[in-house]
Amino acid sequence: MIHSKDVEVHKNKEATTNPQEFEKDLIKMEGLVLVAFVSVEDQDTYDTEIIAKQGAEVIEDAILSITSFPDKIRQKNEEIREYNRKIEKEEKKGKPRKLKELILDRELYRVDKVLVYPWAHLSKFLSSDPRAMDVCPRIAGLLQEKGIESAYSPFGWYKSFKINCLGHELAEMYRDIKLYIQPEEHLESAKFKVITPDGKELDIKFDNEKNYIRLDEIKDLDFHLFLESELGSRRVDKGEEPIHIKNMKEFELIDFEPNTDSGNLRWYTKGVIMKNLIKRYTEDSLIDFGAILVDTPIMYTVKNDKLTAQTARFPARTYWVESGNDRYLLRFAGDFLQFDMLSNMNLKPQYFPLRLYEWEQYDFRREQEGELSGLRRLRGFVMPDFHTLCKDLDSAIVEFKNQYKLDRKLEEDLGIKSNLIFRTTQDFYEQNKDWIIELINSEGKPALLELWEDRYYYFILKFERTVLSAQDKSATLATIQIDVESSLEYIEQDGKKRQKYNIKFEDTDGKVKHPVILHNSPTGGLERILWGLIEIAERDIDTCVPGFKAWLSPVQIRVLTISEEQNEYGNKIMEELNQRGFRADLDDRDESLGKKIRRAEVDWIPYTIIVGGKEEENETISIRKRLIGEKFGAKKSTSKQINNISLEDLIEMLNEDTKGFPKYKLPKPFRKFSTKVYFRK
RNA sequence: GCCUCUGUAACUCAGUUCGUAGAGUGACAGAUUCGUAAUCUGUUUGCCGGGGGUUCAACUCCCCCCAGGGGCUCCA
Repeated sequence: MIHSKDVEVHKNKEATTNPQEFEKDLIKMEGLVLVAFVSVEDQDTYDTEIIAKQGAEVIEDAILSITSFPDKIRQKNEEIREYNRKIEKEEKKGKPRKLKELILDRELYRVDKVLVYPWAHLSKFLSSDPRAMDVCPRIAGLLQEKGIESAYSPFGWYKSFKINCLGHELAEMYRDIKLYIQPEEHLESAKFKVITPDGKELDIKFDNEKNYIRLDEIKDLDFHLFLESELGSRRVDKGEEPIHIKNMKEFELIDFEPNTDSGNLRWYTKGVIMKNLIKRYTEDSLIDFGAILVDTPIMYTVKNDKLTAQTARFPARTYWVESGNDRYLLRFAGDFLQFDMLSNMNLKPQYFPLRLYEWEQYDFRREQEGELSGLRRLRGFVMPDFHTLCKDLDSAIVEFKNQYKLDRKLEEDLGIKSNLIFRTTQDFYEQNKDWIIELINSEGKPALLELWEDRYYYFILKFERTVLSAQDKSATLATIQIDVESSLEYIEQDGKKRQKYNIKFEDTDGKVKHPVILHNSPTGGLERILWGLIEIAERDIDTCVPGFKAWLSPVQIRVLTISEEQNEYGNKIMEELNQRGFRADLDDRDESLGKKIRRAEVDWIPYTIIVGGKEEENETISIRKRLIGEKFGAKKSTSKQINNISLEDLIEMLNEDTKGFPKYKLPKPFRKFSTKVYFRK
């Protein structure tokens, strides 16, 4: 945008085969004119009405910035005077700041008129759609409606023009406007209840400051803390760093990466081991459950209207990639390409329920800076994503119940303890409360229920499993949604048809139907699983032994020698364990046993093997089995001692402990302390 | 995006009212050859996040930037 004194545009000759009809040969505007040069990009022609509205709003904002600028400077100067006064009185150190001055007379910070001028050269990603030429007239029209005198210059012509840039602080401005399809607004009319395991509904009430008032019927403090976190009750700001950040660094699992955008992390070897174990385990479980597997690209075009209808809902949170003369967006979920793929398939009735699984490495969401937090909220993350096409709502409910059990099993196996939330409409709850209560009952603890008057989202039911952190912060891991919208050809929104994916099949009765889709992130985001595991362990650190389950621990067994004389024997045992598919390392440092044991403790090693002279002589080992998740013993002991057993006995114990879970090798440099690679130390 | 706190040795952190830095851990060396949560002694290490400014003098005061945390908002 250029703020100009007077503007003149002469129409010369057609520049395109079908230029915009425009009778006048000369546009002459006198006074203080804001000239907005406009490029219409690839995605914008999805809906020229929306993009024109956004454009007009941005121009209005610009006008406001210009007109309010002298006032802003005046305010700023008051602050500076105050600051300087403090320095004079020696209340503050430093040197006085200079007052700001307006470049031009304040009368000139005014916009009388607007000229909207199509200017292709602002973008590499121009729209080739003929509708692009509607945008400038629409913007001018919208501004005119708001009482701002506006004109537009014709599209598709060679033109000569004269502008006279005023040259003040805001005389030149640039704005990038991304198409934004706003979700329909809805009133905050949700009601919250707690459902007890025996099916009693307790209404949640709030005080004047919107804080949740604790229910007398609930005795469990952790459940209150969960409700307080979920319901946004104001808590005392502890201002503490989340505990898992220390762990993720000290264990050398994951770390911040300063050489990229915030929220995109670096994984170290042990973190990669855990990542791959969780990946393999989830994948195995999903295959057993009946899923098929796909992998879809992480970036895609914005020129597909069907995708744009969904992706343009979060333009501010999208990463853009440019390549050649095109731009692409980095996916923030896998749904789009999966659904597009499903819409192109010849779906047959016998396929249902059709279960499709993708390990999304990575998804990208450009969250606002203040929202990022350790492993809990990231900009680049890994998410297992599972979608199921069901013939109809009834079969979707049957499938939901099965997947509910699946998710619960996965969490148990990982070692996650969670709280439950069901979010749905009042009607849906009334018609389905029996089985929902049955599920809550099977957990033996209460659940939070949110009820809406109408359905505002694509799902009619959203189920979440949330974890409470050491600092009483609740976050969702697994979630299942019943989506009754995405498979349709289109929906009505604000009186407009909005495209959906049009996923359909011809049923045995000959009718074309759209399936109901379950969205399920069976474990939740991978980083968040690690967040949960560490936070859960740290939450109970005063009463319970912290640790990861044996199958998931980066190092499952540590061999300790009492003196260097046993290093050879210890090494043999360590090698044997690795060959048998377990992750074992050897602490062969010349240190006291006490020190080695302490190290194994702080490393949360599930099995610590001790070999001394006695063991070597008898060809046996002694074991400290860490009682992960159990209450501390006497004198805060963390383990159970098993003396003088054979290596085969240990392997049997390990097989029992990790039965049904995937195996993953420990890279060789990590197997001996004397040659161990550290990333941070 | 807004508000706010933090950044000091490889790691964790201390550093008063400006006067060019200290502890523990680690690493290294020596002693010890050890039986279930830290053996003893010694040595080692610094662009005090980066840039600019104020000052005779800046880790310390001011401004900008970078990175991390917390809060608001947000959470497909």
